[in-house]
Formats: sequence, C-alpha cells, structure tokens
Amino acid sequence: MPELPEVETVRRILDEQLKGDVIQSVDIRYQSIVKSDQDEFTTKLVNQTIDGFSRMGKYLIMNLDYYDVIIHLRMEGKFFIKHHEEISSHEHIIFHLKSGKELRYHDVRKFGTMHLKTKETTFSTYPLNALGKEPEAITEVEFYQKIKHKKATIKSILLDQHVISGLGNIYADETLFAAKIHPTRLGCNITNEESNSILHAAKHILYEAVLLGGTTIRSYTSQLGVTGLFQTKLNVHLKKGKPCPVCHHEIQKIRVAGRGTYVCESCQT
DNA sequence: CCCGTGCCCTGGCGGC
DNA sequence: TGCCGCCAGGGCACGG
Repeated sequence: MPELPEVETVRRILDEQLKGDVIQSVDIRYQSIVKSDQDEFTTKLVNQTIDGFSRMGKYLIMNLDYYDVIIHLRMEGKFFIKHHEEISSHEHIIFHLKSGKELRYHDVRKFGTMHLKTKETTFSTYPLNALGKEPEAITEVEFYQKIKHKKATIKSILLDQHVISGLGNIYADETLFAAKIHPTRLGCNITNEESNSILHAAKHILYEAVLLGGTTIRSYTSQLGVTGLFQTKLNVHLKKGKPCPVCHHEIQKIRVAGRGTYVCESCQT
C-alpha cells in the first residue's frame, strides 16, 4: 500500500511525465472515488494546464492553473500513463490530455479518493487542513509534545495522520523496530529520549525508502510507482515466524489498534 | 480523549 | 476442483 515513499515516487514520475500537459477531458467511470461535485470535476478541469505534482504526507496533489486535485491512493490506487489502449475494468478515472496521453487512475478496491479544490482552499479545508507534519518537518520537541499525554498505543499514534503524516502500517512497524519500542506502549509512557529515537528512526527509514523507490523506477511504461525494492529492507513487517535480524528471536504478529502488527518481543520493549 | 467496530471494496487464500 | 467465507487495510463515523 502506498505510504509516503511510494507516493513520493509516483509524484516524481508524474511530475516529470506530465508537467505542462493540458487536460482535454475527464472521464469518471466509477463515481464514489471523486468526493467533490462530479459535474464540476469533469467541467472545471478542462483546459487546465498541469503545473506539476506535489505531495503532503500520503496525499498526492495535481497542481493546475486554478485548481488542485487532492488524491489519496489508499491501499491499491495507482496511475498509468497510456495512449489509446483498451480500458481495464479497474481504471476508474481517466484524464485525457492534449498530448494524446491518458492519465488513468487504477484502483482494484476503489478505496482511493479525489477532491477538487480551488487553490485558495487547498490547505485550509478538508482533507489537508488537519494533516500533521511529516517526520522530516516536525521537531523533536513538537513530536514529544504531541505524544506525551496520549493514552493511545504508540503504534496507533504513528498511524494517526493528524499527529504525524506519511507513515502507514509497514513503516510504522519498521520504525518501532528500529527504535526498539514495543508497539503497545502508550504515548504517555514514552520518554523524551525514546520519542526522539522514534522520530529519528521514522525519518531515516522514510529517507532510505524514498531513495530506493527512486532507484527502482527504470521503465515508465509499466505501472507507475511500484518499487518492490523496499521489501528487501524490511526487518519485521510480514516476517512472522522468521528470525529477528538483530537477536534471532521469532518475529510475532499481534493485533494493535485493529491492525496486523509485527514485532520482535525480545528487542522491542 | 480514546477504543473498538463497521463501512467502503474485491482479490486471494484457507478450509472443507 | 470448486465454492464459501473471511481477511487485508486508510481513514472516518459512530457509540461506549
């Protein structure tokens, strides 16, 4: 599922491939992905030039002349750039561009979302208005202040995009493993030093993952943003029953905040 | 404030 | 082999 590094990889490719292109028309083939008025979505985007793509946390933003389209890929959303190939049943939104390219939003589970915003309201309205800072942008002090009074588990805090944005289930597990913190620890029981360590781990892991995503993309003709390479760096996530790379104890899968959570019960305390 | 649950959705998998 | 039922998960609404 796309978390910050995967979304960043998609952003870079789309930015490179589509900047300067102009939207000719938009087809909405499955409606509930578009959360704004459907008619406005298809009419207002016509003749808008793509200034580029930006990103906030896991949100991808298509920057146009007068509008921004705020996109969340959720679990399985991905983009393809095609020309006139047959349309797959999983391609739900199609942006026809004047260059002849078609930007196609593909989402098997149909969980992704798109919001149309006028530029003045992009950051002041839902969904971006309440988004927390990314690990790279938040300070140690800010982060500790945000978690120190919480009675929630640290895992659920890391997944809460209003606290800190960009981490999903995979990178949250990896972050806590790197920081040697057990996912069921409560925010209010995390020390200042541990808080710093979690933040440092999150930054480091996201940074490495973005680098790997960048190196993996060689062909722009296949589906965009699928790296596959970061999986080789995982220490605990999806490693149930495998030995911990540090202490060789068996990795456990537990349930925290309703999410499958991988942990080394020996290293993480 | 926080938690669990359900919802959205469908491919894939385990069980029989 | 085939079918059924359940799980996965990001984010939010809801009730406790």
